[in-house]
Amino acid sequence: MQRTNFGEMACSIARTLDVIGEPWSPLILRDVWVGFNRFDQLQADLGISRKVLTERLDYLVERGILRREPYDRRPRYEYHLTERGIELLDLLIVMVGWGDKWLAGEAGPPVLYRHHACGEISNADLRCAHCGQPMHAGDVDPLPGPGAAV
Amino acid sequence: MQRTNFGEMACSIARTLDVIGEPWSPLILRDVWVGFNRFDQLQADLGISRKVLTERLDYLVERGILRREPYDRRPRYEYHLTERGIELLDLLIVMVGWGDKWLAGEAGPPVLYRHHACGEISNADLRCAHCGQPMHAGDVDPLPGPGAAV
DNA sequence: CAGGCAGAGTTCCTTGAGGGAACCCCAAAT
DNA sequence: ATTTGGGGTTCCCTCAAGGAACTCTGCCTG
Repeated sequence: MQRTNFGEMACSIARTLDVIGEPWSPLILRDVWVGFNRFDQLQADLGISRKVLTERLDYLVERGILRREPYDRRPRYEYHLTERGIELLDLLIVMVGWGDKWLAGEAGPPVLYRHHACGEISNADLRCAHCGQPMHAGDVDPLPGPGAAV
Repeated sequence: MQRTNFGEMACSIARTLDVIGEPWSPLILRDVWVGFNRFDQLQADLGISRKVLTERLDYLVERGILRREPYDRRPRYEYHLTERGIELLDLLIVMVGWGDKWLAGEAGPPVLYRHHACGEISNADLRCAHCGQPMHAGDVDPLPGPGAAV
C-alpha cells in the first residue's frame, strides 16, 4: 500500500499513529489487555490473518509496547504489555467512551467498566493534570513547543 | 486491501476504529480542528493524495463526524466538525499526551497546550466521570453490558 | 465574449499491504 | 517413531494508497 510514514512528522498524533495506527493494532492491545496473550488465542479471537498478526506483534514488540516472554521450555511465547503499552490503554478507554456514546445504538454498550475507587459503572473523562478541571479540545490553546518544526 | 470490517464487531473500540481507524482520518480531524477547513488546505498541509482525501472526507461526513458547508456561490465547500467530531478530539488529546511522553525525544513536544481554566501548560488525565478519581486501565473491571454479543 | 483562474474534485496507473489457506518447525507426550 | 499443538512462514490474489494528470464549474478580467 506504500503508506506514508507518519513517524517522521513533527506531530505527536502522527507519531502515535505510527505506533498503533495500523489496522488491528489497537484490537491486539485490547486483547492482550483482557488476557489473550498467546498467538493462537489472538488469532482465533480476532479472526486476523496469521501473517498480519505476526507482523503486528513483531512491530509492537519492536516499538516497546509489548514484551515477548517464553512460558515453556518449548519455544512458546506470551505477549505482555510494557509500561508504554499500559499507558496506551488510556487511548482505548477513550475510544470505548466515544463508541459507547455514539455507536452502541439501541442495544447499549457491549462492555461496561466498574471503577475500583468508587465501585460505580462509569466512563472516563478528560481532566487537566494540573488543576483537575475538564480538559477537552475547546478548553485548550495550542502553542508551539520546543520540538516544533522549523 | 480487502480490509476486515470492524464496524460489525460487538466492541466499541472496533466500532470507533471503523469510523476513524483508517490511515489519515485522525490527522484530517486534527487539521480541521486547528482551522484547515478546505480541500486544498488539507491536501497541502497533509501531503495526502487528493483521491484518498476525497474518500476520507466523504466517509467522515457520512459518519457524521464532519459537516460539509458551502462558503461561496460557486461550488466551494468547507469542512467543519460536528458534535460527534468535537467529542472525538478527546482521542487526539490522549494521543498527544502519549506521543509527547514517549516519542518526543530530546527535542520535546512539538506542540503544547495551555488550559483555559488554569492558564497552565498541561496534559489531560483520565478521571472517573462519577467520582473524579484517576481512571486508567488498571482501575477498572470490565463486565458484560447490555449490548454484549450472545 | 474569449480566455484565464482557482477550488474541488475525478481518472488512471502502479505498487504493495491485507486476507486466506497451506505448509513448516520444534519439543514434548504417547 | 509418530502424533500433537503452538507459533509461525510462504504463496497467491485482491484491493487500497500514492501520484500525477485531467476535468468541471462559475467568477473575473480584457
